[in-house]
Amino acid sequence: MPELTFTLPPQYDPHAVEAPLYRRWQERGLFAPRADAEPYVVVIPPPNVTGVLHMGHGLNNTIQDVLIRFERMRGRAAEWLPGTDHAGIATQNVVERLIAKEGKTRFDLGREGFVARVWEFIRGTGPIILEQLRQIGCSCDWDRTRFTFDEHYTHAVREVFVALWEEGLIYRGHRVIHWCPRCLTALSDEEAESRETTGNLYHIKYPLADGSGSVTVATTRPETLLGDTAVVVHPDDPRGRPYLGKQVRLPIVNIPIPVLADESVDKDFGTGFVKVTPAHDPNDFEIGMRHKLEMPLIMTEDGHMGEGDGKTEGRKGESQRVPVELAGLDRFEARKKIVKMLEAQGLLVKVEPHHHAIRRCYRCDTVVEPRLSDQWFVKMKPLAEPVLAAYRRGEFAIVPERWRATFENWMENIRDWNISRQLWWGHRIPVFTCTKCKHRWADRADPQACPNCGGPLEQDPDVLDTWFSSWLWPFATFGWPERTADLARFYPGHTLVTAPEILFFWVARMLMAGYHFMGKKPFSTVYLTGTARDTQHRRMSKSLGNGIDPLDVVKLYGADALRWTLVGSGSLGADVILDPNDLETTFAPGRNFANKLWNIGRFILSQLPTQVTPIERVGRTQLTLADRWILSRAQATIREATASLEQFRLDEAAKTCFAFVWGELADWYVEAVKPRLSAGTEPTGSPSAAAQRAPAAAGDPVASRAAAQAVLSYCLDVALRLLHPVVPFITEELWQKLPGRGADELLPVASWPTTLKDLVNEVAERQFAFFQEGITKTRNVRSDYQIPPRQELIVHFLDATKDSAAGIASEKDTFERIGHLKLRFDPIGSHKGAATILRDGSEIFVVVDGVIDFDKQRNRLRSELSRLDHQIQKLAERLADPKFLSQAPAEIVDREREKERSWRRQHSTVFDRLHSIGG
RNA sequence: GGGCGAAUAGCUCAGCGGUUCAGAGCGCCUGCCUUACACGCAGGAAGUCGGGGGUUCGAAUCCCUCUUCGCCCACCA
Repeated sequence: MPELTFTLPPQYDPHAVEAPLYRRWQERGLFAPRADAEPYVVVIPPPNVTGVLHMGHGLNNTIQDVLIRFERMRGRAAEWLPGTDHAGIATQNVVERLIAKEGKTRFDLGREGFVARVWEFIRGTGPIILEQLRQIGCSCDWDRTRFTFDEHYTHAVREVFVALWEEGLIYRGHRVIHWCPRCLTALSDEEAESRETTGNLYHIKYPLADGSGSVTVATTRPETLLGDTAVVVHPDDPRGRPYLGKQVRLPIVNIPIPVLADESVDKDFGTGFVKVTPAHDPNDFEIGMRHKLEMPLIMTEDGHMGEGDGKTEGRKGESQRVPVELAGLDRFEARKKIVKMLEAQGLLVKVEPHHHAIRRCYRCDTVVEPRLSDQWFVKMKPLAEPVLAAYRRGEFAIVPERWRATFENWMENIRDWNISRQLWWGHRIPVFTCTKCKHRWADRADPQACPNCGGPLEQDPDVLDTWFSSWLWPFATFGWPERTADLARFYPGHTLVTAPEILFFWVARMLMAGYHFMGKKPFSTVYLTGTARDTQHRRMSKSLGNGIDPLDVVKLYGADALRWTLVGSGSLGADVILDPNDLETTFAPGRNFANKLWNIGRFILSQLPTQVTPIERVGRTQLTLADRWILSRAQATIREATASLEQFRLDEAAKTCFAFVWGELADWYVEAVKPRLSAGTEPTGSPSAAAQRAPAAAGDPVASRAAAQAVLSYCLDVALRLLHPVVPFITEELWQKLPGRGADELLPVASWPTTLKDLVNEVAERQFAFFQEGITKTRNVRSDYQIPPRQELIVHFLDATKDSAAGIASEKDTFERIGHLKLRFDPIGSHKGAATILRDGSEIFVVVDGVIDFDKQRNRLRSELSRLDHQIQKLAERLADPKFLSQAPAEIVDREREKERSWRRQHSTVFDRLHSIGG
């Protein structure tokens, strides 16, 4: 017997397969880019070093892997660069919590000790998330793994800082910034997330200093009144006139402050009078600047009432504004207490509920405190403009395209970027100040003394925003600022796949850095994924406890099932809804498909000899209708799946392959081919039923069997290649077992299938469709009349069309086998009725009417005719219009004429068809 | 306050340049352990494509409007 000797279990077990296969791929170095081809480059959005894999990672890394595997199989030098981000605040928070358990703070350890502790910690956790990526099958180029705090990377960050400094794009800004009182650091605008909340609007009376009355101000943050240095009113507001130039007495603090006119006031909001707290509100800060007001801080850095001088250089010694009974109180406690005090003094006019946005720290969710402070900023406009222009020229694309407006709007209104963080974990800002002559500069190396006066130096204590390193990811990872071979080869890259929430944090800035420092775009397409959500459409998050651990899914159903679900569950950029309470329902489709693939593979492999004729060498005359059909379908599948992947329609590609494998190959072709497979195994002349039945249409049973085997083998091979990017493990496991597979052939580097034009066969597809419809209708009858499965039917076909007759006749054997029926062609009966049944004793007689729904067909043709009529008429009018003929370019006129001719041809074809079926 | 997206079968979603369009998977109902698969096979029920207008010979598909969800941006205290 030529059959392969191995046996496979009837259920696919991913666990036995995945890890060894992955190891084999990696040991063979398949994930490194090949040397001799055009590169295709994807850089991973580096996850936090302390992170563990969540569904968001699962989704975007699966997408990246599908793309990279697809291009790798197409022969590109596929470079998927992996790595991690040092994640300044996030990591510092994690380690601070860790040492808090030992009863210590970072100040106990000291700066150096703390940083050493963080390094120690991430040496343990850093590799975890990358290891998890391997478990879901990611084919990253692990030899080029990078970390945003690598020595070399740090060098790049410093170079960028100094370069921007030298270009005058970095400056020290004294202004109100977002301050996180828990993380004790400044935040960028993007890091302070605004969220809608219902708070209160407090109306508070400020008595006039001369005792002649009062003005009422409205505020959402009464505690800040301690820092008020003025009350302002719009100059045109008549309510303000009597008070302008007067002084009011600030409640509680009991000091006089002026009432001033300022145009920034909205007359229609609140009372028209606005309290001004320049040190704790960005808007008030602007007012303060205009009127040269004092700007006292009335909160400590950790959000308690008190005179914090914070980072305000040279602005110490403001007057005492925080009374003893409030000093040291948490800001929200202080708010309550101040409200009570005001109430007691009869100064609280009213409190009304108020919707507004408050900002919270994106890392710890603490309400951010606006705070006057000195920070380093990057001037963004000069960086943003070239990117915006390039985007409008179409140099790179963002998909889905609907992000255009959001992106452009942000880029147009870009604000300067606060890059300094009062943290210890991060790239230290390379700015040095001479304590003697106050000379301040940025330096590529660590200087020992002031170059001007030789005096002692102080380095800026702050570190850089973590995004100030990750924005260099597409080139710093390849060796920039050195001109390395990698950099020359892998920059610019191609596709960047990431979540939309970091479009501004990361993507926009990478584009800016890329254009600014490399002079070229970092990638040609930004693919923005959807968000993983639960069934209530809430974002999956640790705090909500509604997440799904991708590795749980891998354990339960395998990596392929996970990937299949993530890829297949939504179109480009759509959110992915998953049910954390029902993993079975959520991931069963993937598992089921893997199992189906396993079993179809199992069957086909069991039918194949050790050597199979390549499909190109099978004589075309040996092919039956079913063969010609499935081969043609395979070509369509190759074409469509390839096109879908090229357009980033991964779900579409997966569904196309699914329909081919399950709906066509398994459901129809394998069933159709079974008689031929068993027929060839019987010695010639055997009295067995199979042997008697087989030869009728197919000729030589041995040749027919060989042809079927060649087709099966080809189709399985194609399907496995096409599916490999989405479900890499099971496809490799099966592909390895195909006859003729060389010992060192592996699927990740196998070639992507290309269509074989001579196998495209529309006639076969049409004929087989009739065959399918005939079977289906017969099954309908059987089911409707509850005819037992094994009872044979005699089916009489009306010879309605040539195609149906030819199709069905040529697959008579198959038809009879699948349907448990006998087939006869009888030119009897009318065309009416889809199926008629006649009972005749034990024998059942079915008439299937030529497999065409004539009414539906006629309606379709009629509507097509009327559409064509309409279009032809319109076009004819146009072509008769002298204005059109004289003004339109000649080629357009020609094209329209050709169009008209083609429509007229179509019209007569349709008309004939309608006529032929009696319309 | 601006901008964007979604609303199609019980659930999760395709279809949205007007021929091929009312679909898939899951769930449900009825038969089947048919020698690859019960994680399966065959058959079936189920949707006035969110409401209302409009354009058209013809609209899930284009336009307007309303409703409901969701997201992003914004210094209205």
